[in-house]
Parts: sequence; structure tokens; C-alpha cells
Amino acid sequence: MKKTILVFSLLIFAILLLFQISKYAIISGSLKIEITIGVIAVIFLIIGIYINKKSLQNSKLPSTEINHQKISELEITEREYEVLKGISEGLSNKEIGDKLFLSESTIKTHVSNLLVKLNAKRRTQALQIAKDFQII
Amino acid sequence: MKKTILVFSLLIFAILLLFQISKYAIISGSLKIEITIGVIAVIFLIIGIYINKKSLQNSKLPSTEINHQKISELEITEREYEVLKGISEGLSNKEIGDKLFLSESTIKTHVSNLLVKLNAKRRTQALQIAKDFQII
DNA sequence: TTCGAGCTCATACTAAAGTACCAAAGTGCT
DNA sequence: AGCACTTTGGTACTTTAGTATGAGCTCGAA
Repeated sequence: MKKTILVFSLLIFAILLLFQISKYAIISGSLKIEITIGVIAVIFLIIGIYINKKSLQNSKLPSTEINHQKISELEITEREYEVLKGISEGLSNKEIGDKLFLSESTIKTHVSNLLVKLNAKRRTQALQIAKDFQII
Repeated sequence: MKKTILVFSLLIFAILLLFQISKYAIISGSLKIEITIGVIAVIFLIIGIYINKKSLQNSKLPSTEINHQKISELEITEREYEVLKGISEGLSNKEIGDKLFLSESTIKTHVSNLLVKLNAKRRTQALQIAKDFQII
């Protein structure tokens, strides 16, 4: 907060200085009005963009992209990934099996392999880790 | 894209018009230089903020805010919410108990109540629902 | 064709998770 | 004090999750 006040104080000072310089430069005829206005316009355009960027920086977006490279890095196969998505939807093994037309046994196998690859003890932990890796 | 070109064309036209008006107004002495520059500055500050906001709007952030109102709406108590956070961290009931200095039985009670309140059958489904409600 | 990887499924088991009760203690309100 | 609600914890039970192991199948690379 102290920093913000300091920055704004300096900004206002700089603007006032700019006004005075441009005013006397125009009166003495050494500077065209068009150029002065153009410079002012560009400066404030940049200030506007800067202020807005700063204010939006706090609510930083967590990059919703899926990290496909990480998936192959972890050697997670196609089927395993399907199962992982099922888990993230809150489905039981049985339900995932029904969805993918597989037996519950097969899902259990895939889940077990997933847990090893994600270094997790439970499916909920697998979800948390997968989110960290931006896999889901 | 066509819209962008149109908007920028109109913008440039408006700016040129502004320059001419201000130029002749100053020469005819009916307008002070300070005021002109001030107006230009404010206009471009707003334009800068506007441009930046538009450019960041595409990568819209999914509002990472927690919906506290929804939590009380669902009548989720303080303790239950603590347990929910534990679940979202991928912890087992035992681990949540250790963390909150409670017995596993107590955690089970809280989890059961949570599942009813969130209308979920499993803890993973509870997570998915809680995420939908922006509770976690 | 032999090999490895991936996918499928099964059995048998252990470990968690979840349900349905009950009950005591604390808290806040009237 | 009495009431409603939360929090805590227990027992007994069912269901789901997860492990270990084995086995058959397909497909592409060596």
C-alpha cells in the first residue's frame, strides 16, 4: 500500500511536469501541438494498460490447459487416462466399467496402475496429484 | 476481426477529429492547453484500460472465489467443511483425523453428513459437486 | 516369429470407506 | 433451566477400493 501511494505521487508529479514543459514549448513555438498531444496520448494509453494489468494480476488464472507432455512422461496409457477422467467425475469403479464397457476387475487393474504411476495411495490423492500436474 | 478493424478505424477518425477541434480551439483562445491535454490523457487512459481488458477477456478466469453463501445454504458446518478440505487434499479418514486431532469415527460421521448434504454417494463425487458449487 | 507393451478379466485377499445406530458433552439462545 | 444444534466418539455392519497374482489376447517392432 505504501508503494502504491509513492508510485502515484511520482506519477502525478511527472504529469504536472509534462504539462508545464509542453505548455512552454508550445508557447515558444518549438513544439507542435499535434506532437504534444500524440505523446500525451501514447503515455496515458500505456499507463492505462499497465494499471489494468496490475489490477488483474492478483486474480491470476491457473492455466486450464492440459499438460499432455506430462501424461506421457508419467507413462500413463490411453485407457488409464480414461479411467482417471472417470475418477475425477466422482464415479465408482463399477460405474466407470459400465461407461467404458469393461468389467470392474479391469478398472481396478487400471486404477492400481494409475496409483503407482501417480505415486498416490488413494484415488482422491491421485486426483489431487493429477490436478497439480495439470493432467486433468 | 472485421469488427476490430471497424472499431479501430472509427477510433482513429475520432482522435483526428479531436486533434483538429482542440487545435483550433486553442488557437482561437477559447480553450486552455491544460484542459485539452487533461481530456486527452483521461480518454487514452480509458482506452488503454479497455483494450487491455478486452485482450484478457478471452482467457477468462473461472472465478477462483469460494462461494461462502453456498456453503451455508447447504448447511455445511465448520467442522464438516474442514473435513471436506481434507478430502480434497486426498487424505484418508484416518489422516484427516490425525490432522484435526479427532478419531477416525468422528471423521466418518462428518463425511457421512457431508455426503448427504452434497447429495453424493462417494467422497470423489462430493469433490466434483463441491467444485461445481465453487465451495472448494 | 519371438518379444514386449497394452488391454482385458478373474480370484482371493486386505484395507478403507460408508451406513445406521446410539450417546455424551459443549454451545448459544430464550 | 430447557431447547436446538454441533461436535465428538463408539459399535456393528455392508460396500467399495485397492493389492497381488496369474492368464489370455492383440499388435507392432526387432
